[in-house]
Amino acid sequence: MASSMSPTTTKRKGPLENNNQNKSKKSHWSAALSDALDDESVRLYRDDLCTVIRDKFPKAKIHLLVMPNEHITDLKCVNDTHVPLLKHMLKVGKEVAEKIAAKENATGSFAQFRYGYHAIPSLALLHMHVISQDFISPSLKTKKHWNSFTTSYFLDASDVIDDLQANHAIRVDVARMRKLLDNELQCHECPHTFPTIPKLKQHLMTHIY
DNA sequence: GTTCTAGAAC
DNA sequence: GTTCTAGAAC
Repeated sequence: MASSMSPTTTKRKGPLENNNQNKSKKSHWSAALSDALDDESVRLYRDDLCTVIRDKFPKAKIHLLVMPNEHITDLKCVNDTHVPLLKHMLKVGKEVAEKIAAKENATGSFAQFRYGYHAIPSLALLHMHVISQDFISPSLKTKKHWNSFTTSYFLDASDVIDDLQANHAIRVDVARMRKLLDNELQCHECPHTFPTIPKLKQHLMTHIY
C-alpha cells in the first residue's frame, strides 16, 4: 500500500539521544560488587547474612569474595555490632574455600588460603578476600596487586575481628598503607626479591610442588 | 577495580 | 630494539 510508506519514526542521531535517559544505565565501576550481590548467576553461596562469589579478576587459582547482604560500604562503617557478621563471613569463607579446593583436588599452596580485607579497598561494598596462596593467575599484573595481598596492606580477617572487639572500630593508617603498595617485590614464601612482575611470576612457579 | 599506552628502563 | 611500568580515564 502506498499509504503505508515513509514512516515518521526514522531515527536521527543527535545530541539529545546521547543523554542517558534509558533505565539500563551502567553503574560506575566502583559499584560492581553491589551489582554482583543481586546477580544470582554468579553466586557460589548465599545465606541470610552473606553472599560468596568468585573474584572477577582472580589473583590466584582460587580467589573468592565474601560480602554482607546488608550494604556496608567498607571497614570504616564497621563497629562492634558487626562482630557476629564478620565472624560468620570468615566461617563461611573457610567452608566454601575448602569445599572448592577439595572439588578441584587442590594441593600445596593451591589449597592454603588467607582470609582478609584490603586496607584501602576500591570497590564500594565491604568484601572479605579468600585467596589461595599460589598467586598464579594471568590477572595478577601489577606491583599493587602483589603488595595488596602479601604485605600488611592485607588485613587478616581474624585480626580485624580482634581489633573490632578491642577498640570498637577499625583504624587504618592510610599514608602508611599507600606506601606498602610501593614495596619491592618480595616472594611471600622465601626472602627472594625481584625487579619486575614477570620475574616474580616466574619464581612463583618454583614454589609449586 | 581495569584498560590503555607513553615513555622509562633495560 | 623490546620489555615493563605507571598514570589518565571528561
